[in-house]
Amino acid sequence: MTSTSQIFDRTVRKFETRERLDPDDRQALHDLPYQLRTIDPNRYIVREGDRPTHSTLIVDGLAFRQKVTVEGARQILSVHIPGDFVDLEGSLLQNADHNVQALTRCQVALVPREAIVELIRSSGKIAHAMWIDTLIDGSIYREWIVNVGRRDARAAMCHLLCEFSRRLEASGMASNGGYELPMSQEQLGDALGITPVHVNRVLRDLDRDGLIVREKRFVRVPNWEKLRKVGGFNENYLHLDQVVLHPTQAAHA
Amino acid sequence: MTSTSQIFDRTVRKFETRERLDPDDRQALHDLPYQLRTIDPNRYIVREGDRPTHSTLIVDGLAFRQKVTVEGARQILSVHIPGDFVDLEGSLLQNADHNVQALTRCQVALVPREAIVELIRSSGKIAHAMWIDTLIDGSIYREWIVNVGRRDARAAMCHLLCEFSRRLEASGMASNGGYELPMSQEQLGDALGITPVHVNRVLRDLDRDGLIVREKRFVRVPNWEKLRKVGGFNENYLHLDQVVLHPTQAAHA
DNA sequence: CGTTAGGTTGACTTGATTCAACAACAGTGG
DNA sequence: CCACTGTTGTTGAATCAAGTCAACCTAACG
Repeated sequence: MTSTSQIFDRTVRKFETRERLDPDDRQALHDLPYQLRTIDPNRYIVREGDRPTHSTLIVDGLAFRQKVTVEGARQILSVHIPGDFVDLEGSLLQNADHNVQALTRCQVALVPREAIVELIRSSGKIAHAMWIDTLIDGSIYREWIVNVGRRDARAAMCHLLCEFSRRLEASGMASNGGYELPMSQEQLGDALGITPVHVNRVLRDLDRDGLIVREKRFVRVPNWEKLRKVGGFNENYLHLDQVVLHPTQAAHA
Repeated sequence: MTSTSQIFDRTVRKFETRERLDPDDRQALHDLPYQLRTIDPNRYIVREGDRPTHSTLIVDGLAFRQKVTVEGARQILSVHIPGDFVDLEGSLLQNADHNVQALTRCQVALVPREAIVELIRSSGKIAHAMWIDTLIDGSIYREWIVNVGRRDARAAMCHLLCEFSRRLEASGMASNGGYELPMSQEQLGDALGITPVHVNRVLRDLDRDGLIVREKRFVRVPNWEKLRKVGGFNENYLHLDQVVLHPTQAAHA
């Protein structure tokens, strides 16, 4: 136990699955300066157009990315869990091109932009692990394009429920008995590109057909295989098992 | 003129706008080993599940990413232009999670995976430039989620036409008089998540309303501002002006 | 010069939206 | 303690955007 806090533990553990870090790298992560902040549900963490002065790490709670059309329709783009930096883009690109909001009450660590930039400059391995993170984010975006573009509401909902189940499970936030889905039906609609009224009907039908069991916002999946099939869900795109060899090792593999 | 070929010129130029490269970096890019290949329209460049042995650089022509649902519906995820590596993911993640096909006849350079991995390992600046590329790809994916999720077919089509116009223009493949859109109506439908029949009707209406003028697949935009407005298009997400300072400079900025 | 891929249009159907009403529930303040 | 208020969830009826099916047209090409 060499570090002073557990704020970055989840992030370090995640990065370890991407790239074997040196002790120096781990220490550099743990030594990042930060400021803790608690953010209420729906409060903005990043706003479109911002030139952020810090990167935000989710320590506890969930957050989501969204974009609003000129007509005022909101589209949710992704959901993020503890250990995720939600605006690395902000440290590397010029301006935020979308918004990030807290989904549940969040505890976040604000890390100054310069500290992130310096960390990336000084450690190729951490930069590499972060890069892989953005590649996986990209992969999830691609699957969401398919979900809103080519699946009907019923299949898309099943797919979304499968994705949440697997991701929350993988990070220890869900048992196979089910999980707490902390989204309103309006938010679910914004994630799927449909109206909240239709979300309601789709959930009702899934419940009626025995694909899910709802208790408030807690979702149980009695038959995973059935849900998986209706949603056309294949978890490859989540790259949950992602382990990359060191470049030098990979070159010899 | 120190290099032996112009294969990597576009890529070098693109990376220069992301990160000021050293002469060594430029040379390392130009010295990459490669094999040229010509690929006919619709032929696969990458297949889902592949563990690719090389990365593919588009030298000439256009390519697109796509994914097919279990029901057999195809969703196009992005379109790529000369200078783009279309499967860097393949060198960094375990398996390809989607397909890449040639849109037009393509000339591509196949670069061995180990050469890419070694390049990334040896040059932090090139890795950084590539990372920024994947961040921009992510930004474009996000906008596509909005496009298929929250815009009706008419607006989505205008938005897509605006995106192509700006990207092709930025890479010198379109004048402001218009551009060649080398996609069938079926492919346009697959990009927007609608049927080819509906694409046809939407294009007919846009033409009738004077938003576009079609001559075969050549598209002229008589009134850019009108098209931009109907599509709700804001080019920020393309990050066309992306210029990032060196980390050390950025830290002092 | 027949074959094929892509484009076009009409008639009909359907999945999802809209609008509107109401129920359940939590938080707030008198 | 209950009335008031706002948010979320629920349902029915009417409407609409997009899909389906099917016919036909055109241009490219071996």
